[in-house]
Amino acid sequence: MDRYIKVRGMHDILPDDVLKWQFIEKVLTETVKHYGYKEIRTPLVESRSLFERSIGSESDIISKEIYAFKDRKGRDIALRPEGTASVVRAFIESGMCAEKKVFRLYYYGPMFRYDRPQKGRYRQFYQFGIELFGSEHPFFDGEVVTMLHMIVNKLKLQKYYFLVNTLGCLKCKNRYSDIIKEYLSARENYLCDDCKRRIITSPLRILDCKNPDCKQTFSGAPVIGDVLCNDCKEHFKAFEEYLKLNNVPYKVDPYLVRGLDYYTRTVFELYVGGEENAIAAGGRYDKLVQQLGGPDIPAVGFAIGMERLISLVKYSPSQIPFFYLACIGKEAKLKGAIMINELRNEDIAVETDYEEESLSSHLKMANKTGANWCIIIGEDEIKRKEFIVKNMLSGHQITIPFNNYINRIKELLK
RNA sequence: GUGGGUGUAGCUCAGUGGAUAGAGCACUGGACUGUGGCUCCAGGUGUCGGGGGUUCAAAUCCCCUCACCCACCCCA
Repeated sequence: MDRYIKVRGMHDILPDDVLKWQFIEKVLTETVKHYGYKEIRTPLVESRSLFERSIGSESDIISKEIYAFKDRKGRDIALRPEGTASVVRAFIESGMCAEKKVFRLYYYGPMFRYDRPQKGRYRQFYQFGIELFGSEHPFFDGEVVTMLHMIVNKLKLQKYYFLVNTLGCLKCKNRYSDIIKEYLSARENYLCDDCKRRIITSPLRILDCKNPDCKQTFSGAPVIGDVLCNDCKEHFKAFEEYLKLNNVPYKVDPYLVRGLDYYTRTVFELYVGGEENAIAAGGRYDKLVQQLGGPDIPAVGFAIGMERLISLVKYSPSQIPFFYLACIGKEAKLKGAIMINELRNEDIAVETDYEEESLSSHLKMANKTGANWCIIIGEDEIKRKEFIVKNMLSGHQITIPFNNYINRIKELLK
């Protein structure tokens, strides 16, 4: 019989690791709740076209990495490769978008991309993200980055910084895109094959290319800052001001563009500990709600890659103190069957093993499970109407009478 | 999609053509039938990833294949 192994790109989170995940999840959710964010839960499955329209059909995420298939009725559906599209869809569909106010939403869950797995990258991976709808004020851009900054501080991460840039509003972005297209068309022969194709499909992405020849080629090209309208310039300036006021460490990278088509104006990425990969990234998407059939509502958000974040966080798990119940003999086992549930009913953690027969093997088991105390009940104890509690660390033992024993046990926990 | 590395016991890994394939940890039993950890003794640890080939002889060399890891692309 062949053993089953996990499907490529999938991973288990085993019990010891779950404690770390839960710790980080708690830091994340509690932080964003203090900023006024409320959780939204959307399906893992959406219409394929939702992602095509939001992220962009030409993007790598859609063209190469989407988990898409037809269901039994022939509908084109896809596993979500990111969270924003679904949240925007729900924001519109639920009617939340009708109310004129700022909405702050957060989400958490698995995303799917058909990538080649490697360090910090999985086909099913977890993202924690936030979206803020209803204002294009640049201080909101600053606020979400500052919140991210607070999160990395709370998790005690070292050596981190933000890369920020602006792509301009839709007009500026398109104008700049045309300028780049024109500039690079004349120099097409110096570009890599991918970038030659991108001249037509997504010229801005060429700025992000790591190929040295491409870098050299566009190094003389105009930067976005040169062609922005006044509003966009002011927007970015105010955003930077907000970051400075809150001591957020950042660098402007005029070549920072994002792999998703929907971004406008502010974009940013968070790098930690000299890692190559960003652990969080986001930006503003002022026209996405409208593009997906909703009203003209601006928004800004980010997503954190959980696996990448978790690999950088130091955490030493602490277990709640608990008892191991050792019952020897039939009488004792019956007494123990009552006591163990009386204790658990008082929220006192107790483990036992019904199979073990000798005191020696019970104590071995208590030791193995890491119990703080072992409660010992044998025939002698039944006769004397009292039982033994052994401290597993010191070896010290005390006896406690069966009547009103709960309070004595509780004293040990203090 | 491209390139590189690695697959041997439950886990971490030795073993580069030669005998019945090894170590540590873990596991099971015993020394120790009412006191765990420590020590000592004994014991399974096995399709050497799978298939084919070369050879008197293959974990070892060759080919194919699969899986995992790393890097590129891209992304979080």
